[in-house]
Amino acid sequence: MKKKLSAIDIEPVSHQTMADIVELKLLAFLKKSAFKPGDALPKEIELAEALGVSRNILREALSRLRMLGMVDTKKRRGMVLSSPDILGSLEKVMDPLIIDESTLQDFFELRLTLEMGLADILFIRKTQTDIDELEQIALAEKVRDKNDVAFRIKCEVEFHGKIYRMTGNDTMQRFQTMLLPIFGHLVALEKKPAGGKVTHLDLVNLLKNGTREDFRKGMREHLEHHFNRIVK
Amino acid sequence: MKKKLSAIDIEPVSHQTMADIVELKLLAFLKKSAFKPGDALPKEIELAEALGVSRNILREALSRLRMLGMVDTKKRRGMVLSSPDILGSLEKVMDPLIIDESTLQDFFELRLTLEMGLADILFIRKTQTDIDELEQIALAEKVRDKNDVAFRIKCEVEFHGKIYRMTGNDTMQRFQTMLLPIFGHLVALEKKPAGGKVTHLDLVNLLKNGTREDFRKGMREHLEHHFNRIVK
DNA sequence: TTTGTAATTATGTACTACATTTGACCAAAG
DNA sequence: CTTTGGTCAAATGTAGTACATAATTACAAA
Repeated sequence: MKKKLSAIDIEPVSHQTMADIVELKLLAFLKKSAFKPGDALPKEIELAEALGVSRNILREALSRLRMLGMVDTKKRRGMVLSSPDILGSLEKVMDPLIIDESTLQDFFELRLTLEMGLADILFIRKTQTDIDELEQIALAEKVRDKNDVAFRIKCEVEFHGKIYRMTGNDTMQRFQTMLLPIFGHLVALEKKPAGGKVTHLDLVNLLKNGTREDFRKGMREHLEHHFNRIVK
Repeated sequence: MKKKLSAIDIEPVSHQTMADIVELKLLAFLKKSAFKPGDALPKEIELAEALGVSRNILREALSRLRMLGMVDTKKRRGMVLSSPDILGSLEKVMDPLIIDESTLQDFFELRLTLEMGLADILFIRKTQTDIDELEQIALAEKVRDKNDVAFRIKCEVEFHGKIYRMTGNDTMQRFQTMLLPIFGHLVALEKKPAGGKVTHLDLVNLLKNGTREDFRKGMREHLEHHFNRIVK
């Protein structure tokens, strides 16, 4: 019986634990009950009794929601609904080593897509100060050896990071920061530096003097070798 | 003392609970120990003892990791590291009602950015079948009353959803699905339909006969009224 | 009005006990 | 020798109790 029984196409029964169920019930309860951030929630014992589970189980579920930042518990005052830190949980699991290859590739493409779409917001929000700073970063790259891999990566991160910051969009920026390790992980597998024809300095000039579309085309060429990684 | 003491710019002490600490320690442990998905982890009692906390606390932390999909616990066999469902936790908290306005706006912009960046991958992966299907969706819009709001939204969702599917990128597609409620929430606040000059059908034609850049320009005009929402 | 103090109370943590599941081992049947 | 079946043991799942801790409230004192 060497062959794996991959032919058996039947999904296993769900092994939902009480904590899972309670978590879902709480989520549904919170969303349904039209609580606003700041509202006080029932206390643990009451919730546990209402749900018919032990306080332990309830606390496991609450612990999850607390991690998501959906609820905030304070001694004596009970729990309050709060605005979750959306990306917080994402950051925890964003480890290239434990994400499967397929998803890794997906995120790689996602970042490229973002990068190509940035031009619009960038041209709405760009300021002279930002452009000057970006230029400084681009200029700083030329002073050192091109073959210093660590330095090259550092420049890449700084430059593109600055671009994301220039959008004035905190969420986007955090998202990009999270994606960095993945990008690094995949790019590290490449043999050659293989920088595109359009350099960072070129991009700065396009940002200064060019149009939105000029900049975007430049970005596309800058990322050309990354796009070449994408298979049909 | 009516005035809020906003002048006191000192951050409150962190109220880390044991579960929080244990969670972080476990995350660090998992990432450091170079476990591969499928590897067996120490059992609860051992971990609890090693960490110097009760089994309760450990289980709260484990419960969180289980929710993130990082570990999978099986009776008798202990726990195994697994590939987390990255977007799973995001989906749980993606509720327009509990996300603060600022983040909501950020995600709105994020979606626009993605939409503008899609052209590249789209032109790499598009197939005739997909284009035909997209055209069907675009054509179906014309048969009904333009003033039927629900129908209009349904068309929007279907069309843009199809575009994301055409990228062949599951993660991107899920991401877009998550962003839908937010988009809907913000757009619902608008008074007028205010469709752009470029219709869905135009976009289909650009996808069929135009270049990557043609399509992108079309998309930009199609989204023009959304971009007008973005403030400097 | 502010400060100090005690009582109250809900959450935080620990521990025990038992149920449930399931892998491991072994025995019997083919 | 392989397969089937059953028992046992071990780890997780759940419940319950007890107490520590911290924060709100109330009240007294300066």
